[in-house]
Amino acid sequence: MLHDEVVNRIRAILLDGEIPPGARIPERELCERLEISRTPLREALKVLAAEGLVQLLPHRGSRAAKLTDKDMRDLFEVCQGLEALAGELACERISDAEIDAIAAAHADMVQHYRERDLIQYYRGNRAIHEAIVTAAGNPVLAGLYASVTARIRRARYVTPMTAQRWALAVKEHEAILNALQRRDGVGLSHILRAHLRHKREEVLQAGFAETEGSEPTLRIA
Amino acid sequence: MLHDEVVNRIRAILLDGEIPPGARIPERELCERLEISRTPLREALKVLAAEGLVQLLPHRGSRAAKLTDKDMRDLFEVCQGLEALAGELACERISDAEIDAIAAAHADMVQHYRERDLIQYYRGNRAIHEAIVTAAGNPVLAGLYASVTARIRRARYVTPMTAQRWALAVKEHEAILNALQRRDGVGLSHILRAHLRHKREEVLQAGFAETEGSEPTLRIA
DNA sequence: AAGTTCGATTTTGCATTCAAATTGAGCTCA
DNA sequence: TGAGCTCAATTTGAATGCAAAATCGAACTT
Repeated sequence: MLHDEVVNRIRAILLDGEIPPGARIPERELCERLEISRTPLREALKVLAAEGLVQLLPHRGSRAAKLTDKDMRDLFEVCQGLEALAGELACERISDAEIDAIAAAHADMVQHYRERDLIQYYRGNRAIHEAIVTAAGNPVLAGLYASVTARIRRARYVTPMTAQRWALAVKEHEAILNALQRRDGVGLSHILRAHLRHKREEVLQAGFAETEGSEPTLRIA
Repeated sequence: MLHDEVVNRIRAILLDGEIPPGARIPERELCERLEISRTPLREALKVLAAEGLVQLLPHRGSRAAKLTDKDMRDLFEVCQGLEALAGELACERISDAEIDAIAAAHADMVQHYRERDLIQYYRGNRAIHEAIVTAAGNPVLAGLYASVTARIRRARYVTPMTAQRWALAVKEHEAILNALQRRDGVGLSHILRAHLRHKREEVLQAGFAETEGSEPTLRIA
């Protein structure tokens, strides 16, 4: 198995919450499961620690990182900045075909909203945000975005929404699509910021921070 | 020696250009120099590869990463976004004492400008940009900023400037300080963006990308 | 003389091994 | 009873060993 693949498998295990935030990462067990020895496993853990997904405690092993309220706020704040930038750049560079694809994804997502299928809604939602970042045509930006969103994925895409908030989110997404179609970079960046600010408020209000004893049990499907 | 320390030492070696972009990283030699074995060295190299400073070639070892023109453009673009965000946040959160400290650093830098001491000027310049990011009070942002700026440090702080461009940069820095003192977040973010855009143009014009010349690219028949 | 092929050498990537640190069970003693 | 101590067992972090891959160079072919 390739190094990057090891990193990705462990990342997936952490993002799925299979090893919940704060839990010790059982080296031996993971080694057996991935059929590798401790050396490449530990290399992967150091990489994930640098990414912020794993916390290394000297001589005490590694744990799945826990996010405090402050961490969550900081991450959302940066995510806002990155998406706003991506939106602006995307408007300069996106092709008509890409816009059409996003419009289709949007229609799809709205359909899931009508059916009140939250899981599928979130899946489509995420695809749209990622498509915008991709359309920005900046791999460095895409990389940082991936790393930041990975850390807040569970909070962002698992938090349940009130009917009201959900309706607002859909409205915002219509504005997002509209701005993209008009290639209004400044407008898009503002909408994206507001959209994420609302999401952040939602998440923090839901008390999704991962520091207190009981853990949220919802999983990404 | 602690893991992070190993990473930092190697990072410093790369940033100093002691191992120039594109050059092979001699494992054995570095091991002897740092007085560690290959295991912790290789862990550090994987981390630096994830950061983008090192390029890993399967079964062919690691090289100091080279930046293409496109990489440089992308990195500056993201840096603009991060600094703009930092500027906005800093204006909301910065204390009077922090502003005073930056004002002092600014005066210092201007003095170096008057003396045409480019090295000291750049040192002060960097301190100011970093102080603004710190004042944003967002460690996640600070971390990403550090990682992005590390990769363009040599280009950003080594490129020689024409008298004209230097004068413009100083003018821009006056505007930066002014916006900070007025706590004009939006204004500051615009100035920072323009400032970095100019720097990027300068760097790209100077042909600072690290791809041409020394190293032939691999060709596969 | 240029290019190709084959084999020795070096280097890489991973498994294993080993010392040091931590944990935890059992014991002592107030 | 329970707080503190002791020492074995586990776990971590790093060095070493080993197989596979790549590189280098000499011999060979054309």
